[in-house]
Amino acid sequence: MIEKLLLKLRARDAVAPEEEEALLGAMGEVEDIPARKTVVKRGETLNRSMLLVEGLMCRFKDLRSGRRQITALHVAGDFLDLHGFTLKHLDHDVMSLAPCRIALFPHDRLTRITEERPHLTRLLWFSTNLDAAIHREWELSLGQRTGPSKAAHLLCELYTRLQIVGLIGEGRFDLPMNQTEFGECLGLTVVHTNRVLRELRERGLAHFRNGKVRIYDMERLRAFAEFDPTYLYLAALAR
Amino acid sequence: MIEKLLLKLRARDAVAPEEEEALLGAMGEVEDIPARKTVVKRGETLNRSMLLVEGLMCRFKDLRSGRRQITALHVAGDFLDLHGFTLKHLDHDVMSLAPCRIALFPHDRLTRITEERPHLTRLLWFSTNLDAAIHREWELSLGQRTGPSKAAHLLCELYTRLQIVGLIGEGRFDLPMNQTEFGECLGLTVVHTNRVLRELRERGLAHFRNGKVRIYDMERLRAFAEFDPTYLYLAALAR
DNA sequence: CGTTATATTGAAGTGCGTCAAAAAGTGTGG
DNA sequence: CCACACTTTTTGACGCACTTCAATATAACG
Repeated sequence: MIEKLLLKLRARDAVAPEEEEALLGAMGEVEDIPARKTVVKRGETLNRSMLLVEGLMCRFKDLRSGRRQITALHVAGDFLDLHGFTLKHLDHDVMSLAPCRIALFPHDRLTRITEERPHLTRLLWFSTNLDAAIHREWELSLGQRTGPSKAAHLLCELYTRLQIVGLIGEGRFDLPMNQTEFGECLGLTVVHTNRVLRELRERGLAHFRNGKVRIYDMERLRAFAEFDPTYLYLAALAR
Repeated sequence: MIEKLLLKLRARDAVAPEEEEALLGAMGEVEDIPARKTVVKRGETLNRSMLLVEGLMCRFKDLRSGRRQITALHVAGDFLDLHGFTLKHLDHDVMSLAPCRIALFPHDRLTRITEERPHLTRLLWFSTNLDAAIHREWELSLGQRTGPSKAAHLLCELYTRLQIVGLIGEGRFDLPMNQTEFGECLGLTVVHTNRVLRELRERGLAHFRNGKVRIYDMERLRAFAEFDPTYLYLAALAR
């Protein structure tokens, strides 16, 4: 159940067998969630955090105009709201994009980890700091990159993150969301997102449609996106 | 030296006297930094984190085109790179905007805190999670708000954050940066930033020039910006 | 095989960028 | 106290990336 979490953590630091045990011991119920279901609403009091075991989830904030910004995407092995452990409630919603499986980690058990396992605590803390690093890269994309470059960059990021947890095959991966949602990650409307994706396709870089991504030329895609995976803090920079 | 940090933390949770002592005990050297000096470069190995005691600092990332995104602003009482404690190096630069005073916290002393003081550890963890919450709000601004709305929102945020540490007087505060830098927070060029600020002025909302902000009408400014301070996680929602 | 979600295209409008220059403010040295 | 250099703010003209509105095509699904 926590294999992908361990793959993710071990791509950054050593996890001792007894820490692995402690994580397993902190895990509670497992739930299956249908696609497009909100699992946490902003402001609601939290007493557990969720690990995404399988599927794709997002976090988002919206304006009264109806415009919505997806602030984070989460793949298998990611905690969805570990930050909720110290924040106690969230400033955003958390929603599934595809059918998902999640595992719950009661906060009292996480508190015990902070009391008994300083190194594991720092690992979990690291994990929320990694989320923040990704937020910063998205700020850079949202504020400064052009449409095509943002889109290419996001595809590179997802490729790298999915590769760590073994979900990439032959330059392809599943991205079970539609172009509206993809655009909501990039701060673009669907119409423009569609045009931007067409450009990536016509340039022979990548293809995204119907929840499937096909990378045509990773080297050129990375160059085009100015993608530097340093911000993903991979200890052994696996490409 | 850590008074403003304590004001900031106590606006969110109780800090016991012995925790205050522990923080003081973890503090090392104090340094004065001139304006516009880079204090951490991306990638450099860190063995201490910095608390901003006085002044204004920013973190930023840039593209080869020269376009730069400021991903965070920091006021007195903020840690600048507490996330560097678990990340070991940063994905961005940290730079002073005005002359600043900083206090260094060696990482080995922070490690001891994680070994001996779980509640204080969670408070420090919270503090990095608060930074991430602000990143998310900036993602929303960068991706979805219009120029004038972004600018108004940032002024509201800074007003609130500065108020917590006692740096607001009579609807005015110092913001020692120029319009180029203000624009780099918003993903706008100087030229457009200037026009956006003119609009806020002409609407009778706020004025920013030469490092000084004057709020003309806070109620209307907040409404205009759709500013909801929930994301700043103030326990007792002080306005 | 119809129904609904998703992707795609066209045309027109606009917010913001770019380029260029002027105006205003700030600091320094004589 | 003024002259000069530099930084910061402001304005104008023009172009383009992205939005909006509207419609059509294509795929997914019971």
